[in-house]
Amino acid sequence: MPSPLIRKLEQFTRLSRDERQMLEQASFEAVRQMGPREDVIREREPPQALNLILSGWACRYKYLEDGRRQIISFLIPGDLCDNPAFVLREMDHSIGTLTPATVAQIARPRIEWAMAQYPRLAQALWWESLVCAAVQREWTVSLGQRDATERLSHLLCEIFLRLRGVGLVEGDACELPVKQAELADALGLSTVHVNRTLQELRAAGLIGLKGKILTVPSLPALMATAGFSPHYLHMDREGRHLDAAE
Amino acid sequence: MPSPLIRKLEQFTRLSRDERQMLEQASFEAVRQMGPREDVIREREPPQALNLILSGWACRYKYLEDGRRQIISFLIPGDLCDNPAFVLREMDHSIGTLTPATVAQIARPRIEWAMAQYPRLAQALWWESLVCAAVQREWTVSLGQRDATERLSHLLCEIFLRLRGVGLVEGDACELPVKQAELADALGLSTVHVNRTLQELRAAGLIGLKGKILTVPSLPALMATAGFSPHYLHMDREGRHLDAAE
DNA sequence: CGCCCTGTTGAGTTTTATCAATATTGGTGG
DNA sequence: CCACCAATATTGATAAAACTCAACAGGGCG
Repeated sequence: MPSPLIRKLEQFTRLSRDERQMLEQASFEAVRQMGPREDVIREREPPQALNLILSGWACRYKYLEDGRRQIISFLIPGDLCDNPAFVLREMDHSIGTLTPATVAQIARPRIEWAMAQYPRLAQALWWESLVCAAVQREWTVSLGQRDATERLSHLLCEIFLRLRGVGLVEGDACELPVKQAELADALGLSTVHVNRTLQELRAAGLIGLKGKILTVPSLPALMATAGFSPHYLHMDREGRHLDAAE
Repeated sequence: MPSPLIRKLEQFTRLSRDERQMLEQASFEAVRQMGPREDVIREREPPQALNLILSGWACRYKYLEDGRRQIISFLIPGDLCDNPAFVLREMDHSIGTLTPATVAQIARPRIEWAMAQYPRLAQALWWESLVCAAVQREWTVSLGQRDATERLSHLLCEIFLRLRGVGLVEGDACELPVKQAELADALGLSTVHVNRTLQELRAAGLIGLKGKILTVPSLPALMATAGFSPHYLHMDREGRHLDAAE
């Protein structure tokens, strides 16, 4: 199976064989096998290589002095961890795994070379960082305006679509290997409240959640209760005018 | 006085005379004078040129179906509006002025040319978009974890520092030409609660607010109550190794 | 078998929102 | 310069959403 990064970038534009091959190769050179709850990189450290999630889940997060934690975003296969890497000298947040994960480290010069060599690829990577920013803005909207039910269902819609984008949805089901406490830290809610809100969504038949498997019988219905509008994900091949011929 | 964009970028790296001149010129070619509460660009529109705030305040925002509004970020002089411009085909949020403002429109080819011509400038612009993303992450933390008092004082710290970065702070005072309702939309609080929280900060001697002038008698004190740590703003010249010689 | 981690439930509390009324302010025209 | 108006800020009272605390259940694993 292809690197999930390729699947992801091809939501923007079709890559050439060379570009795909280049990414494949980069994804296999320096792979870290990580356990759950390990840090990929920590706040205040200088970013070294570019980290790419190949399998498993991770998250960006930040602790406050007194131990409160906010999960800033979820990282799933195909996601790049530290686009800041090239310009900023130190991380302003940490990245940690949530599950066992395999993480590829792509050396800096390699990326620089690839971006110079393949302009289409450079555009695609730029797209990915802009989408990442768009997702962050949407989280701002959720945390600022949406109530617990909307917030949770909105997050589930987003996750479902993002997983589908890299081929990790089967039928109406996907993995959701995340504890309620972690959802709570992402949503700015207490675990108790997340628990009750999940039950509410289940009772309404909007989701199923058994083991670590999330099922969404009707995505439109879930999107409706979330007030979810997918266009911030920019998944509709906005770079199709750049498509490779092959 | 120099374009605020130059001041801003020089928090990252010192630009050459050519680069500065280029930016100055670009800032003066197509200038829009806008009134308060006008849209610079609207959600779902294709971004055309790159908009740069020369004076006045604006914000990114998004409405939900039922009229709730979240202000996603504040834009002050020196801020670029639509870094997405180059790659994304449509805006996923709107940008509107809060006060009368002058906005420069920089044509796309011009930017592309400048970034190819001046690598240092390209790095600086990249830095600015990464800082923008870092600020968005910090808003996520605020909205998710901080209570009303922390949230408000954190925002005021951020605004104060950003304004200082472009030379818009005099002594311990700066302009804050923003209505309480707008603060509320940014902080995810009701206007009533913003009002009471402001009073609390005033009563504690942490801020003064008269007319549209904010005074911060002791920035460290305000930062302490906010739990504010400035390093996410990356203002400490992280690109100094790129400094122009002149 | 027992333990720890995660999820679930109930009760009471806190924060923040809502509603409605009143005060203040800045701007405008006379 | 004053009177008036609309927009903004302030206040009080009540309600809702979400939190905290504490206890208990279930499941996986040594």
